[in-house]
Amino acid sequence: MSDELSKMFAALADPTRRDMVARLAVSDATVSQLAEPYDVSIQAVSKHLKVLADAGLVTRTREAQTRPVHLEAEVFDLMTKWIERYRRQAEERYRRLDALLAEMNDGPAAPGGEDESTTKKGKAS
Amino acid sequence: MSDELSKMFAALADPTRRDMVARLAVSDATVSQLAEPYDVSIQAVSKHLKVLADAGLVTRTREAQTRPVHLEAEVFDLMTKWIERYRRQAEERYRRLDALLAEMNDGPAAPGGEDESTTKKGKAS
DNA sequence: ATTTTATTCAACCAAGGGGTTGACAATCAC
DNA sequence: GTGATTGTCAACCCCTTGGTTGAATAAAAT
Repeated sequence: MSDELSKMFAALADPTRRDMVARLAVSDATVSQLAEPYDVSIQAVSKHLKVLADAGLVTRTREAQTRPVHLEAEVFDLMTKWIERYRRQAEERYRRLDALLAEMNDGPAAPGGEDESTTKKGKAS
Repeated sequence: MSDELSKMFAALADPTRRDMVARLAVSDATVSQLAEPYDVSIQAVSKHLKVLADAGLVTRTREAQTRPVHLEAEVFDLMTKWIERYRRQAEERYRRLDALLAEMNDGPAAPGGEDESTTKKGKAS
């Protein structure tokens, strides 16, 4: 599970951690500030923050005896880029299939040498 | 972990499942076709597909004795929307902090009652 | 120097995840 | 029907995870 993307997705798979991210988007916060709304120990919250930090989603600095947590908004792009890439790819494929079907309905003539992968199964990568 | 978003993120936290999604973006595929590149049993792949299906990321239909798997590209939006919302929110906050700092540099006049949380520290990457 | 505050570390536990193998179900091909 | 193909279900293992409590660290306050 060592790769960055896996760690990021895993980090956001937990509702408590997602809520923390949502709150950190508003402002930085210390561990105890973050822990306050949840009905778990401070240690549990600290663990959650470690997960987020290991995923690169937040950074923690020292300031007096408190540890302000900061959301690293930029790195979220890694996830959206990954998702968007394949979503778009799938939709493009769907769009072409649609066009092919429309063409078959309009004029069922000899369909030239269309993209074969859309007409049958097509091997995966 | 029952909510949709948690299931989706958890589903994509596994590299094998992400690879499956990547391949399904190219074309639908049966379970054994999907299993072929991986060095695990068909049952393990079937489990992975169940996770993806439970998350709503793929659908499975019956066709003869085979089970074609189809990527549901649209639902990916749920994740990107969530991510983008908080990323933008955090960046907006950062942008305003920047403006405030610039203003303080330009004219260190009476700083009114600004948002206290933004005056504390503020640190970039 | 001692105590208080804020946080992490360590050890533990119950639950869940990903892998396995073996048995079952459903459909096609004889 | 019988047999082969394709996939799921069930039981089990081991490892990770989210939670706990208790001890340790670090800086502030006294």
